[in-house]
Amino acid sequence: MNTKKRILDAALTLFSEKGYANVFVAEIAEAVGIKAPSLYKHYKSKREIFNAILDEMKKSYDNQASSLNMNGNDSITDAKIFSKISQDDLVKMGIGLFMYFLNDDYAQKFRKMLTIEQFSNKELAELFSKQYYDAPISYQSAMFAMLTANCVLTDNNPDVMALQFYAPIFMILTICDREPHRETELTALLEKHIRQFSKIYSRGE
Amino acid sequence: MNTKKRILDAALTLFSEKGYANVFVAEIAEAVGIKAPSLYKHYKSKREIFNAILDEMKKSYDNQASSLNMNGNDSITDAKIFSKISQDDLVKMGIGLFMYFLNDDYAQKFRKMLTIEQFSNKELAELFSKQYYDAPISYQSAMFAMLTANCVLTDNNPDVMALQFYAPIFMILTICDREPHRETELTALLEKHIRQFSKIYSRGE
DNA sequence: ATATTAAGCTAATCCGAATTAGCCAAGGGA
DNA sequence: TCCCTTGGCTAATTCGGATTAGCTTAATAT
Repeated sequence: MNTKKRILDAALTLFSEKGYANVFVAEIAEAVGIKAPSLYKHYKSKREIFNAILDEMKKSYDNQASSLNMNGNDSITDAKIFSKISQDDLVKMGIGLFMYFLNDDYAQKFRKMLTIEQFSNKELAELFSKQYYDAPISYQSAMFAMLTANCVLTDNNPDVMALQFYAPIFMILTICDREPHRETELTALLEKHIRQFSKIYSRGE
Repeated sequence: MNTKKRILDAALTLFSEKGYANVFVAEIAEAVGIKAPSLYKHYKSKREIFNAILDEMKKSYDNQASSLNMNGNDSITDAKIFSKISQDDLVKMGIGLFMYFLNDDYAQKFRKMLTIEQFSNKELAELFSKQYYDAPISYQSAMFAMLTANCVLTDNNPDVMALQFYAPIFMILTICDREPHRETELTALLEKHIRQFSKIYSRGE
């Protein structure tokens, strides 16, 4: 019944592993447990499956964006929660962000598929940059600006701080996507990064 | 005469734009100025062209690695050159590193092709990580360790410093690959990053 | 000078993978 | 009960793109 949905899931999994062009319609069908021609009862073409995944992706974008807020609070306009952020809070937030993105099945597959397909058209390129650069940076920049205003951090350009905080996290994430066996090693490095970042930028009392 | 080489160049260009699977042998041939069947006088198959590119890549790896050293000196074991590095030197080095990687035709195409193909087999995954993570990090880590030993920088884990220095550079690089029109904006950000990095880690006199 | 090789071409061939045709069973509403 | 839709199947069909066959010319070497 939700075959239509199951097709999308199977296709996303395969596309994220091998890229659109290297996946056969028959493989998708097999993963779903049906034969290739039956797929066409649900989607007009292979391309339409891809587009449906993209649509889903764009819809879920807002979800993902808001889930960047690891505190369960809905908005960073509530400055109070940041006024006394500790180093451990920051570590928790960074690792949480990382672990969510790394292990969430959907998030991981989206990311890998976008990575593979990012050069194939402009829309995908923009989506990639927005999702994995602009959005997180803008969120974190706002956060650091607030922490700076509240005298938790020393006074520095918050965009740059966001970049320096986030880029290492994202880089480690992409290495784990590529070479999952390095996860342990890299998670340890990630924690060191966040602690050092926090130490460096904290205002001494 | 050097048709063989010209085929590799044309193929690399196309693979880096669209990925192996989306490039037709006929396109490669056309880019070279011959017909598809003539390609087979030079390479046994499309796959063999790809492999030849890879081989070249691996050979040129050492070149690229050593060109990371932007100073024209051959080795970082010569600690003296780093003993009195200034902020401007670091900016120059960072921007130089960035500009080289961004604008060098060969380097850019390799990077884009590897990005697209990184999940298609283990060898490519390893090559990617080595070339764009392990090698630069290890080089820069050594550099920062030296600067720390020479009391130019405050005492911190050099691996983490290298990560914090390099990850933003690489992230900006990949955005420029994807959306070249953002180059100006992002180069400015890059410079701010390096200056702030330098300021933060410098030992006050 | 002639034989041989290199490197190009056009015209097949081949093959694999997407898609279509057309049949069938199950369910559910008139 | 009977029709009609849904979603599956097998067996074509199609088609595009990689590869091969076989010819031709130009250079090179003996």
